[in-house]
Amino acid sequence: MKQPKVTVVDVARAAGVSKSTVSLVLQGSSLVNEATRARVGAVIRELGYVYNRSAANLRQSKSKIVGIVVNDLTNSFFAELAVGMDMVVQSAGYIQFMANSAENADRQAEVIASMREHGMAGLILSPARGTTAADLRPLVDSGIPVVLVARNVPGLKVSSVVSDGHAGAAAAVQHLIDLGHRRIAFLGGFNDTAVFDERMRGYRDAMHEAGLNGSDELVFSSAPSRAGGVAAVERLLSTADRPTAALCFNDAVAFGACDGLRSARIEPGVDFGVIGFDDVIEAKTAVPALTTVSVDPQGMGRRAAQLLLKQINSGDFEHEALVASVRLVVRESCGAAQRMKREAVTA
Amino acid sequence: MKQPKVTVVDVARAAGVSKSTVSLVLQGSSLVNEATRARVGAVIRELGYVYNRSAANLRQSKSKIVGIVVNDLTNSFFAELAVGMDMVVQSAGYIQFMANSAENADRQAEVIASMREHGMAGLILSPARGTTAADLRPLVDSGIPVVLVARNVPGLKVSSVVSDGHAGAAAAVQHLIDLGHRRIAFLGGFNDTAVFDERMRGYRDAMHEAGLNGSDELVFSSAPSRAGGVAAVERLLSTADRPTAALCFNDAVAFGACDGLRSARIEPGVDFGVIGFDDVIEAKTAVPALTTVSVDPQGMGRRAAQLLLKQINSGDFEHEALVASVRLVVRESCGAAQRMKREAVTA
DNA sequence: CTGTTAGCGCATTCAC
DNA sequence: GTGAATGCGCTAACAG
Repeated sequence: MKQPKVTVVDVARAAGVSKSTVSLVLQGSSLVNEATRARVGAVIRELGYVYNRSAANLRQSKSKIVGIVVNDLTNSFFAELAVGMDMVVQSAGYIQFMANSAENADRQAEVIASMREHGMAGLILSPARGTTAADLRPLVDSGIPVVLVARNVPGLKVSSVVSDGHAGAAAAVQHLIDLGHRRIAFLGGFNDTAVFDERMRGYRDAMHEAGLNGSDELVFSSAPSRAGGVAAVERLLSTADRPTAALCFNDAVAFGACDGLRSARIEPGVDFGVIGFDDVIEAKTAVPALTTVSVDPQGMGRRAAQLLLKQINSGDFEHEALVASVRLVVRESCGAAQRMKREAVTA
Repeated sequence: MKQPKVTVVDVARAAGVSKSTVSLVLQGSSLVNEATRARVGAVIRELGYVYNRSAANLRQSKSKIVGIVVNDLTNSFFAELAVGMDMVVQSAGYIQFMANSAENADRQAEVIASMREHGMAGLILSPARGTTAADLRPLVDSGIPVVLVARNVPGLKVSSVVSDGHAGAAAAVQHLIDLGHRRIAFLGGFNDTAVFDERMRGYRDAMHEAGLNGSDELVFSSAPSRAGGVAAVERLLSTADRPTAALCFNDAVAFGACDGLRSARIEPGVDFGVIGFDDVIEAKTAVPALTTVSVDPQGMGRRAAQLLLKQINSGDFEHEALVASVRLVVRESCGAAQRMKREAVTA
């Protein structure tokens, strides 16, 4: 079963030419006679020759391999991101080492090191929580292009593609104001990340601009999870001057908030405005309960990959910071529960 | 910025030893003096030397690279699968080329070819729809171990890990029977796939065993999508002797069925039993509306990866067909809508 | 247009 | 214990 691997020499001998001629046809060079080209091609197919790209890479000391490391592939947002990258990487004739860091910075460091040893030409990284500039410094200093996506690493001068949290938060707040809300809270997330800061500033700025109060008493931080959302909304509900709407750090928090509201017999979207950033849960999972601030993750992935390939091919290391625009997705709200509520009221 | 790449020779020279000595310390050989080992280690760190694994692989004509090709990474099921594989591959000191075929057999062929040229040691494939045995034959004939996962390719003798659709369908039917249903339909899916056949047979066998009718009039096939589910359930509702429950080909169909039922003022899970296979939509997306037949996708991925690594390391090509067991997940059904309905009734 | 020669970075004999 | 030589499969100069 195990075929003795056939090399260029074998092909050359079988075709009655020399190695370099074979090499030339392999590269589609026009410096070779049409007849010989055809003969060599035939022999290649016949012998089942497979090109050894590692050897070629070694010789040329360059590769068409890129690394893609994602913090959490089980999160649909990042999976979509990866798929976007995959598309452009593949179309460009590159191939990717792809790995999941599972939010573990140590693991992330390991796979990046491994990819480097394998000769990757560039890296797209959606960094695990806790990634520091120092972690990446040796890599970027070695001259390998790196593009950060979705999250930034403070203090590291490399290109990045992130979504516009500030504008998104501001748009969300404006939407709630347009709906008539005046007392609007910010729910969930920890204030130790750049992402949180940015969204928070968007919230504050929009509140301020509308002449509304956006002070700390309206900020209920928590774990950026469903459970965190429940906890945060419970604290919110127990305050004196209760808000009538909330912008949630992400959709997981928003779902938690909805859970908490329902437990308190408050119907989210009807009795209380809820908007979440669309980070965690796939749009297509059809939970039409929420208005969300969304970015196109595949598009973001594609842009990141294009940026990396550009840098690889140009050897140019200008740091571009791309900002992916976001949009407010107002869904037919709350589905069955809300319909039934309305019917009950009108009946 | 671009460091002139440092090789073993540079290290050797700087440390005042020869290449082979450096090579030995890199492999952790005990044949080398403790003092020299330390000195070499220091120089390596100092010079920022990175091991060139491609060159080593070329020399030894073997690699610790595996290929992972998945039909649809945007589908959480397959993303989880990939994450499971990633875990064991990484832990074993391997690294993976990972690509998304997007259900496109041509693209799949391309990436597999590319991975082969890059010298992968084995392949885990969740095949795109329409993959034929002929597509994979050259690869398996070349002696590279291949493990199929989630879907099988008829006529190809390689190892595989698939979930137990027959047992799952039977368990689902039994559950519905226990709930008191007697007229149970099978909804969605096209009968041109092995997966459909298997689930269908599980359904039929269980119905038969219970002395119930499982004939063709109870089978409403459709696209395995949410829209397909709506269409199928509408046909179901227009039949004379209307079923009281349905087993759906997958969860997308099941959600569609729920949509259709609600449009007809029938509350799924309350007035009509619905069970779906858990193929498409992530459990954690928190749509607690359905009872589903589920498999642990990460576990499946891990087993597939373990199987592949075993074959790579043993050179053993016995074809193992692993069947991942499934379980019935009965969720607190239908959430808010259902609660409100109950309250309305009791009020 | 085609053949010859010489490495890419490393691991593996074999002498020393 | 360590060093010199050889080749993995391929490409890049040159010759012819």
